[in-house]
Amino acid sequence: MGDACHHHHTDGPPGAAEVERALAAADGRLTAEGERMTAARLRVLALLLGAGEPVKAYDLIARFGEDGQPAKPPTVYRALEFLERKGLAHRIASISAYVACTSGGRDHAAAFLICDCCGATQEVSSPVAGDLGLVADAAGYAIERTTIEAHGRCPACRIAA
Amino acid sequence: MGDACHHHHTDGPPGAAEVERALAAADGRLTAEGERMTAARLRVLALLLGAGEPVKAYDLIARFGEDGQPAKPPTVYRALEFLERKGLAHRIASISAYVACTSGGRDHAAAFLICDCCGATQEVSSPVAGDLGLVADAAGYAIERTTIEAHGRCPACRIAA
DNA sequence: GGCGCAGTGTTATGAGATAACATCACAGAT
DNA sequence: ATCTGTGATGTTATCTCATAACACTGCGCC
Repeated sequence: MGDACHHHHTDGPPGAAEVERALAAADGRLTAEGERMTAARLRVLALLLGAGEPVKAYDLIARFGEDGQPAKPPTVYRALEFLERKGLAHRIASISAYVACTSGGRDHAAAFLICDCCGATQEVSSPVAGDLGLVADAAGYAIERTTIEAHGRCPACRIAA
Repeated sequence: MGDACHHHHTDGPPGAAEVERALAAADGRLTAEGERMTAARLRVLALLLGAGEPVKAYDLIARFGEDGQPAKPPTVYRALEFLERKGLAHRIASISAYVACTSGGRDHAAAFLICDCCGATQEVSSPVAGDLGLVADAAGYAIERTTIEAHGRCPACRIAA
């Protein structure tokens, strides 16, 4: 992802140090909660954090081995399921891709602004879920999870192109 | 879809007469707009309308022929793309399924309440898109389309179960 | 009647995700 | 220390979802 346009973008992926910090934080928190932050889970989270934008599952599979060896699909899908369950990652259904959570972790409803031009994706704390909840209540539905994704162009891609 | 639970639901799929009326209306409108409402497109729309709930693409493919002959995938995917472009159908990304539009047609942003128990799906006029638009504006994003889907339990499935 | 375009038919393949089952690692009980 | 259950992983195979590519057709238009 992130190669559809060729103009300049300022904000690249996070540096290695940031990724390390986030990994350590996630590891610490989950271990404290009694969860097992295994090698595969850490590796997938590291790949997501390092990318800083949505990544396709099969890209994760391809990049999984430090040495270039791909993983088997279930290895990565299981890790993704775990990370999503723990609020550390999200699936973006409209593009079948996965992204590290940037809103602190924990289980939560999220919404995304996705640039169709460069792939940049911003997680916004779901202001929307509130409204949607009201509509759902009125219709008698009991909502358990939401998928809220807006596609368009990020500031950089609006100016360029 | 729609067979996960076994308790009673009152609202079944629309009757044949309703489907016929909706088909005729869609045909008339698109023809008036200079579009070609071909046999394949009508057939797919008829299947969606008849189901009254989200249908998987390969279910449409399987049911395509009146005589039980399946269609080739591109036939159905092309029809779906056209119907979606014209606002007559929507793709539900979170479950990879398609549903006839129940809000009058035309191009529009939609939101959905989806029952994970029985598959019932309700299209609600997007109240949410407004909010999301505000957030997007603040972030500098120019939004072109949205995916808003809420999963949970419909009134009937809340009571039963 | 020849051009161009939108739509279709057909074959093949690419991309996304999971089922099923064997094995392994570890915490807690005895 | 060892047994034992549970959660995690390895591995193979398969299933579902979607599209690329190319030939052909019908039709309006000049």
